[in-house]
Amino acid sequence: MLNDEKTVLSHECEGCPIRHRAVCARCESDELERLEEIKYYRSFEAGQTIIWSGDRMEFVGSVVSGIATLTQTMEDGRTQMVGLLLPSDFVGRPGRDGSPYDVVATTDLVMCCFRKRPFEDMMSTTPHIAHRLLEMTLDELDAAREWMLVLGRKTAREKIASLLSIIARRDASLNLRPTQGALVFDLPLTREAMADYLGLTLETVSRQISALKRDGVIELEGKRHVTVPDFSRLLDEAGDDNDGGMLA
Amino acid sequence: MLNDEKTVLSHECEGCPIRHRAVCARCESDELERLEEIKYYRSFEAGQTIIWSGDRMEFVGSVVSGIATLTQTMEDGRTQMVGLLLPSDFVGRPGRDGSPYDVVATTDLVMCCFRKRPFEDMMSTTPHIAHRLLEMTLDELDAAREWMLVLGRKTAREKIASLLSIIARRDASLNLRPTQGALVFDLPLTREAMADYLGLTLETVSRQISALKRDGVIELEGKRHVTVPDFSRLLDEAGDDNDGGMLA
DNA sequence: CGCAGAATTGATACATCTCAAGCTGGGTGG
DNA sequence: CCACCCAGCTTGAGATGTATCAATTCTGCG
Repeated sequence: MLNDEKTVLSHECEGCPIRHRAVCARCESDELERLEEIKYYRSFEAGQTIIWSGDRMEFVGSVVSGIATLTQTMEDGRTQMVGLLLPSDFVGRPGRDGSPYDVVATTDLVMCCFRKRPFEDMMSTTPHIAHRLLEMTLDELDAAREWMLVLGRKTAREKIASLLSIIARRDASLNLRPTQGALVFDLPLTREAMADYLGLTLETVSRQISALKRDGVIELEGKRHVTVPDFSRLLDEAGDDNDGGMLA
Repeated sequence: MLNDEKTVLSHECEGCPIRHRAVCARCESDELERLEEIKYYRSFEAGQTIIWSGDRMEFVGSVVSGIATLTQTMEDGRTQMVGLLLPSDFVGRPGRDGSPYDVVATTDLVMCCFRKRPFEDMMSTTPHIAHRLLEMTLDELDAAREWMLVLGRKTAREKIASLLSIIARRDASLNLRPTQGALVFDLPLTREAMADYLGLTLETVSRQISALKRDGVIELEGKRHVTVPDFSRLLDEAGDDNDGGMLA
């Protein structure tokens, strides 16, 4: 599996854009120093597979910039996205060798990698890391369960609205813009990837996006640039409780 | 919220049926002693709600016997089950006050509860507990993602077969019977609960179970007692990779 | 015995899928 | 510079799986 990714020289953890959200968020400076010894950066190009399902993983790490997806595929080709990895999200599972999913970069992407074995050793001696990882895993579990409601019970239109509102919210939270009034963001996914996330076909995704545009819930400039004039309207369409929830 | 559950006197942890699988699995005997100081048992009757969505939780704990479900409900009544809790599974989220889901006992059930605050204190001082909880949470995350594939991409027939194979597997693993040849177990869920788990209607569940019976994939005695003459046939119907996987 | 909750079965409606045709925009090579 | 090409996307028409509505049939239990 020779990839053509470039290996980048180490940067300092101070000043890292995900310093306060990633698995290292709670670390003290001496702990950061130990982490810096076992970390390295790797870049991936859009479309490149970071880890193949079933493959042995020699590292774990955090997404620094860019977006990746976790997908599961059945023998006959049906695929389901089971996770969307944004900057600060953690990749890999300490204590297990293989990944059960494909991890694919959907945009150009930079990861902060830790060699697996040393990281596992650090986890058992550094409660700050283990604790933060537990917290992040619990959050992911909540998100996965939230998504089960979307997949199991929502209509195609509600599914699209749900996905848009999640992307809008995470984008706003990352860039520290308020989740209120008009929102603008770029879709990081193709129609097909959206379909794989939502358990739909790409045609249905396309039709529902057109319908939301026609109904004035969203505005499109090109295929990817989205404006949401009224976020609470979008939440309504998603069928979510809309008790004025701002970003988490 | 006065429930009519009975509070049962403390038992010893040694000899506990879930001793080796629950959150306390890795504890040494001195750690168990500390746990015994903050633990108590509670019984719930079939149908009783253990925790209401949004309610403050004053405890966390483990299912000792019986079965519970985690469900999410939309305003208009659509509901989706997002978790099935079997003996040894953990209930509650350290570090968060409210539950995002309803937790409901579907059979008579006994829980080993820990007062929340003391448990959280113990977690930060007892790496064995925190580590085991992380491990269990990662397993649940994998299970939730597996389920996303079922909800998003499988047909009704495949969904039923998937649910049956999961119940059969967990039942066999709990009772240490081999996952091979004929399997016999009782369905712990009503048709409606199965529908809520699978993102179907109860009528569709009923029809597909009848179809599987007609095709000889399963045999039924009454509504709940299931015999699976050939487990690998069932896995086939579920659309899973059937590379001879035994129980985990 | 007869009732009530759970399950089955039937007929029809409808949301989404499937198959197919055409559109769009950005990159490339003649 | 234009024509072409191609991946990504849109739109249409018809097929199909599951939901919906409605009527029975089970099953356990007071």
